[in-house]
Amino acid sequence: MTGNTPDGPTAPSLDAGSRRSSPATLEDVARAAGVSLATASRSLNGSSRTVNAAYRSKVLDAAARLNYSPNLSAQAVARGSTMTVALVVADITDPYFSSIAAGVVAEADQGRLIVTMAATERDSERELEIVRTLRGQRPKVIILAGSRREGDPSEEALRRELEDYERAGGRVVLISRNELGFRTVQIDNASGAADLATALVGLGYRRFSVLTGNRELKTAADRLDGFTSGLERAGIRVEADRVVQSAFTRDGGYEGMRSLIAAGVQADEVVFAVNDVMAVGALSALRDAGLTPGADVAVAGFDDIPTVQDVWPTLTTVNVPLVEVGRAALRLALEETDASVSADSDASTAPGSPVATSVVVRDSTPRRA
Amino acid sequence: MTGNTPDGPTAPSLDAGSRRSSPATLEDVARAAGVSLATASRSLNGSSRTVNAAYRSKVLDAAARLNYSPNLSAQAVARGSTMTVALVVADITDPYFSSIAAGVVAEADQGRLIVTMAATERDSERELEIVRTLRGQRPKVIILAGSRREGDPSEEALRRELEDYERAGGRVVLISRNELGFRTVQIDNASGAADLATALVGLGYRRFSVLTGNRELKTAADRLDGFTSGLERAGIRVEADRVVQSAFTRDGGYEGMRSLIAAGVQADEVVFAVNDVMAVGALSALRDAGLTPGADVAVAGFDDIPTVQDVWPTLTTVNVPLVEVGRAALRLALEETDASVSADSDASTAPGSPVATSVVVRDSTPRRA
DNA sequence: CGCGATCGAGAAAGCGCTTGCCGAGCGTCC
DNA sequence: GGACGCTCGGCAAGCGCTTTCTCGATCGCG
Repeated sequence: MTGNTPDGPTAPSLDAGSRRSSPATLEDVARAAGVSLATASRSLNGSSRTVNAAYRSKVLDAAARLNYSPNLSAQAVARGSTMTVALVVADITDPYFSSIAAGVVAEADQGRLIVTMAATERDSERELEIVRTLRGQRPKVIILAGSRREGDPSEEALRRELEDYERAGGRVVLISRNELGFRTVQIDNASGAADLATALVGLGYRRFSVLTGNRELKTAADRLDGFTSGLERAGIRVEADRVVQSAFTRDGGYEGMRSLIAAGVQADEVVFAVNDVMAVGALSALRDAGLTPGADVAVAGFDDIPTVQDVWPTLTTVNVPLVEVGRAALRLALEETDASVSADSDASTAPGSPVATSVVVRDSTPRRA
Repeated sequence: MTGNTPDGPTAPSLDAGSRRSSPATLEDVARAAGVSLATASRSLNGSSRTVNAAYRSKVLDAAARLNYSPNLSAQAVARGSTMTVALVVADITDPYFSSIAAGVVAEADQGRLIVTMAATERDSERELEIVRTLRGQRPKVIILAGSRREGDPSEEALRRELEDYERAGGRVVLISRNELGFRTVQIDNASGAADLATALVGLGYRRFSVLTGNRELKTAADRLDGFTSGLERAGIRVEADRVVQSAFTRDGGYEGMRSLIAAGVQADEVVFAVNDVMAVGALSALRDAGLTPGADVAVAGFDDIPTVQDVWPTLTTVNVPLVEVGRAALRLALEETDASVSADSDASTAPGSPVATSVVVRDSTPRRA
């Protein structure tokens, strides 16, 4: 760049004049404080060794005066590890994921961690590619929030990639379902759905349809299975042609509901959509077909995303504490890395036990007379 | 030339055996390919200089074999600049922000950029603090998506911080409103609101109330001003006591609507909430009060977030292409940095002109007889 | 009062990568 | 056929930081 610059006596950088700009470096601080680089570094971060109070405050003063802020990349290189948490979601605009993201971000900045986001757009090839490029970041943690599909050909490659990553010292955390053999914030999809089934039977419903977003999606499958087995306990079976597959999205719910309507719906029936965004789409499909959700056909969802309290009728669903799930994911990742805070982990976030879900009955499933 | 293998005899890294873990470095690749570090670096990234095809492919092979992935932190240190885009939002769960975030993320990974997220929780102190800690990341771009308040005491500090950042080579982009003198993806809040007012008058409404989330919020103020001046063009004034302030959130909308109801609402009235989440809250407040939105009181919002198509009645609002706004923000930031792609920027994202908004009339504002 | 133990500042060696510069090899031009 | 470029590897000097190690100074203790 500027050549050799013996720097001391000549100080060539000053004559350049007014436009100097780059942020202060640790060396600037050390020089300004009249101490060595090592002492400056230790005063500002170095935990393992103490620094004489007088020196320390000289350094702190100088740092404040120069508005010094350590270059995180350089720290990462020197330390061999970053403060980055990588969050991989399917779709940021989906409230399910944005709630989780909010939790991760909230937890992260209590630990001075940086969170980076990437979106798979529900494409497992893209997910794999994202995880691959993530390696370059050398994140401390990778959190995978989306569910994977049954029999996905790239799953094995993903697992290997993640195993390599953990072998290099990283931590992987999965959300919802342990599909790959890593730490997981489990959401009890099956028993949540079973509880919902029980509650609906209790409300007097006897006919059931299911909007299952892509049955191959393991989360969707768990919810469907839980739901049907909950019904079985009451001696009720869901007819195969009343289980319709569609995309795991709002539009998927809309389309699925349309085909259900086309096949004929009954007034004593409840349609269970395996997630809330689909349920919300289903409500709209009903209305667009001239039906009144709740009265003509009951609807229930899963997740309890914020918006379901503002649709009409308000949606019966299974609450999942999504923001808390996001926080728990990060805590779980850091658990043994930090070697602290391990004692006070409350039951709801304990490594093994799944996050508790609870049925919330609202207006979309009125009690049958 | 492959015969000599100068490193053969010593090769100390191999005997370590099974537990080796850290990712391959460029040096590993260079050694495996039998070339120098420089050549390896240039083959894998170095743009300015060409590398003999034979060498190049040896390097590429070795890199693939070792599953090499360049350490981004080290690159950042060596190059003096990162590939990071920092996005600062008020609240990730708010669809307004998550839509913008989705746009930023989508645009980012077309440019191999990494996006990091932080949430201010609508607290300007926190915002300032976030921007300060962001400096450590040395991001290439900082995108500020939230609006600021009139007369905020920390605004000046924020501006200085951002100016320092730009002086150091960064790029700041604001969204919605140029409150601080940086590049901005402007959203035409005032004229969008004015158009909405005109449309509502056209539908036969003559009485208006406004739910303004914290009047000090400049975006809220612009929308209010635009709305009232649109009405003035039709010779209509909004009575001062029909403008209620509350939080810029769903709950704020709910509370605001409650107080409007308490003061008495009329059937020929439309309540304009300055954003959609507030409007959605208002709808719920109406229903909880036993009123039927649309029929008893009309409601309109602003932003056209996805959910407003699924509430009932569907919400009349002003469309803002939020995802596109996010993309445009990043493009705008990179514009002169990249020194390319500058020609084909379509009109909607041209630096100066605000993003186009358009009124969308739905069921929440039926035509008055 | 002397000697080992302790403390803590500073020099310096990295961390993984980029890039300015040198110089070997080769083509080209008159 | 000789001088003059060019092209392109490789050396080595960084980038901003951490951390080991060295070593002088200080302290405690008998």
